[in-house]
Amino acid sequence: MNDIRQLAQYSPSGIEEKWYGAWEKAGLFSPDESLKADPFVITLPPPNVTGILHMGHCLGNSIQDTLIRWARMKGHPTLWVPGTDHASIATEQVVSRQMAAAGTPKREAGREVFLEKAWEWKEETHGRITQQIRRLGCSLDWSREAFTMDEQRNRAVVEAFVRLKDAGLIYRDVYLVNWCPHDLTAISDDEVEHKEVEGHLWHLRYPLAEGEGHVTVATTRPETMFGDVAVAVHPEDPERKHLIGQLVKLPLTDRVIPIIGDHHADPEKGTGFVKITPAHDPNDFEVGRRHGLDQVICMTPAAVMNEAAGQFCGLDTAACRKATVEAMDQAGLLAKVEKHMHQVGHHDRCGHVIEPYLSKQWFLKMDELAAPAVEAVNSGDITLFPDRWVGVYHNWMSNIRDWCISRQLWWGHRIPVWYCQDCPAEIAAAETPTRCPACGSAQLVQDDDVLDTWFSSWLWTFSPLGWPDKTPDLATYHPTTVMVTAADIIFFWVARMVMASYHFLGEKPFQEVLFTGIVRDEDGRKMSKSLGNSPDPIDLIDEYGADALRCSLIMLTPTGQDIFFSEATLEVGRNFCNKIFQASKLVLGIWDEAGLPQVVGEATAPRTLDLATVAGTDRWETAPAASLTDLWQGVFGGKLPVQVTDADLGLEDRWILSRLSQVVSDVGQNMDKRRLNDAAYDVFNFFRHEFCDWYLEAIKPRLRDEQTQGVALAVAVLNLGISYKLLHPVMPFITEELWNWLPCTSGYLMTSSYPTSSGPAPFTNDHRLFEEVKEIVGVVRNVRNELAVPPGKRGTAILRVPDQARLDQLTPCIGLVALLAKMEEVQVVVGGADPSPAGAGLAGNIEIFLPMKGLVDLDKERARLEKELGKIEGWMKGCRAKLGNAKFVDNAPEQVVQQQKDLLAENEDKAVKLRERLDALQD
RNA sequence: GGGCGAAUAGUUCAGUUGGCUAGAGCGCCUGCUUUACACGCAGGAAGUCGCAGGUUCGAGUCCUGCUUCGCCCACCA
Repeated sequence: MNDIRQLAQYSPSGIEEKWYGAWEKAGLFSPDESLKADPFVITLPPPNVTGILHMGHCLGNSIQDTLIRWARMKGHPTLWVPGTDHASIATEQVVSRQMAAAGTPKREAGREVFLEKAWEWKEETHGRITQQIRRLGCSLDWSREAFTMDEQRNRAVVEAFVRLKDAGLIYRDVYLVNWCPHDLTAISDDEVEHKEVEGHLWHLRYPLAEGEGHVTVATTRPETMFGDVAVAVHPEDPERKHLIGQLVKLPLTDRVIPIIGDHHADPEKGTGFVKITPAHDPNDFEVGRRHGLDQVICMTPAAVMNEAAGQFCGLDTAACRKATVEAMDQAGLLAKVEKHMHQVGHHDRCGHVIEPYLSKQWFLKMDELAAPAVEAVNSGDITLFPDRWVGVYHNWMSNIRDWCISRQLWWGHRIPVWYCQDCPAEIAAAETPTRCPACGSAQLVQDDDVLDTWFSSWLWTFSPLGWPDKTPDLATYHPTTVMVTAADIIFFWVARMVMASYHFLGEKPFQEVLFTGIVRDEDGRKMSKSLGNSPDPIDLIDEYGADALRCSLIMLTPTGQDIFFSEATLEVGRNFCNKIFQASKLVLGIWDEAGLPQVVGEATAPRTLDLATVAGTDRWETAPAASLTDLWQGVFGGKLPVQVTDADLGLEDRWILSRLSQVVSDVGQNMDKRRLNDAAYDVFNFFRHEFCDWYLEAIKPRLRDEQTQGVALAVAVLNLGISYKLLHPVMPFITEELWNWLPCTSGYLMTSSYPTSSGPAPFTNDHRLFEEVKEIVGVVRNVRNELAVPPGKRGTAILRVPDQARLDQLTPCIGLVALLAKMEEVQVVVGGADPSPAGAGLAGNIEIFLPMKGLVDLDKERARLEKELGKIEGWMKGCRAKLGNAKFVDNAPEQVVQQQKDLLAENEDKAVKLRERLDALQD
């Protein structure tokens, strides 16, 4: 038999691929449209097709798949749409570099050849990236996969552009844009990254045209002086305003420029005189417009000086800067040089310094689009988790500026505008026009530029569903449910998606946004492809398994907090996988040995599973066998294949069933609150520290006894089954595999019910009693360990209780205590003599003695008891002070006061007993 | 210049409406190869909750100020 149960340790190899293929083949990734509940929809933030997945993607994708699988099991028609992004600049850079390396730079090869290469590259990397996503286990509906530049998405982009153009929201203007001299394209404000750099502030003298004297301007970029068209002073500057209207000679040129008055000049800053360079500085651009000044461009798009720079023509900006300063110095016009720290914009893609550059670009008017987007978040129509991002969102929206959407690139959506060569007409059209509508000319030339990548991304909640066509998908699955993304693209993307959806569809794009943290390396740096500090997820999956990776990421990542990733954290997930496997192996092995059936009937389990409804809360107490039978049927569909009577359910059975019910309820609440880490921890702790550590240990003797094994097995299998269900969204592969091994299961776990609990947990009293057993066992173990009793030495434990009622209650538990504490015998007594010499401890009001003639080191025991007593007395002092404070007693809620009183009484009792023990040891 | 986040055990982090005798994973110490698991089990040590004030019967939690680290936004005189 090819049975993974024969493995010594869990190994995911083979299992993960097997199930992914099976799920996909069975069509489980597509929404089940027969379900009546509201659809649950996510569009995957499309990874850049040029990239590979990094840990940030793994986190985001794990969170999304967890939500998706959870919703699917809960019975929602569930759709997660995959896709990739063409990543205009990033791809263009990669392909250009490859072509240059191959000896045919892109500009030599031309647009057609370049695009051919780019598509080839895209096909290649696309396969790699989707493979990575599959390995992670993401249950995406691949039949609906989209690419931002595929035919349908291209239609969406063109349609969006044309509609906005027709609505007058898109305009073309000569404007000072952020220009990358390296990539030779305009970029948007959001793509500029400000970095603090140490530069210089050069004080330059510009001689007055008439008479003696000069004005001194300060600049960080002396090379731009060849674009100067004026010098500004503040109009009310008492020391300098008299110069307004005079002319100065622009050094190193033969030009003469005026001194003008403008508020932009700050008398307190620099020298009080500002050189005005409208073509190369955003502020100066505004000043220039106000004063109707010329715009003198002194450099080329590649940041090389042009004819305006006279003798320096042909130098790049850095060389020109040096030469200009030297020339000014020689001319005696360099007044001063200061070191100067300042913020300089860099291109976030290539790192080159951005030049403000005057060029003709397409812009999108934003303020009109922003209004409904602001309102949606204000009104709570769209919620952001964590909500601190609301402020960031509004701040950006209220300072919004027009979006420069054209890029001087080739890889992207070509701007759907044609220029008539015979008249000034501009034609924006979804279909390539053949004739100019104004003059009838056939001489039409399409705009050379492409659109910003984000111009396709901002349509991403609806373009993958078929917009602009009125498709059934669009009608059924939009608005989407949740958008999961890192907060670093809140402006680039999230905010713009909200605008696009309201503008084009008149509805929100999603109900909520879940911002993930950023995954950082151990030095705190953001993991990214460019830094090369992210491990390849495939390597990690090969070594630890996708389940382990997902489990570790989800458990260790509180909503929206950045995480420091190190490989060691993956061991948590891997070890947990093994734990689940081992516990299952134990139970299933005994099930087999017992000869119990693997399959019972053909019954199919119901699609929903509410523990409180199926088994009842009160009925558990009065008719536990019936409840257990019904719960089995609710989980597995078929009939419980073991005989069970009410009396067969032991204390540990009732306790674990109570805990199970509580955990189901806790997990549900945490999932609802999007606290995925807490939800995962709930199941983790339950499974490892309650089910394995206590329940399985407690039932081991029953499992080996043919008379009693049936019910213990049934309860254990139920716990396994429900645990797999709770764990499946986080760890899909191992749970599906083990579900398949479980007796009596049919169908896929992935599309089985998700347990909920609409009522309180049953067995309140049994739960309390078992917790007491745990405490007693803990005390015995502690005493044994601290007194270094050899493990082989079993002996007797005496539990001294205050009255007959407690004796009656605890007597049935002595077997459990003996088993779990590894004692030979456990006795319960009321009063009676001190069994000294003995090690002793307290569990509530129960005194616990381990009589050990000659074995106990009296000094050690005394020290131990004194330490314990000291702790209790210290606490009681504080507690008495609190209760002695009238204000506390008067003001605090009665419940809190009572709780303090109870605790004090309990501890006082403990202290008395500890002192008695100490006295007894004096002899 | 404006804003946000973080600061809790050696370390990475939980701690949700103030009620805490502050928890977990990893690491550390002790013991255990107990026929599911050493990727394990049992036990243990370990914290002035960044600092200073304040509100409150009560503060890790709320308020004010400060320090350190990180991030975002902002027109490069």
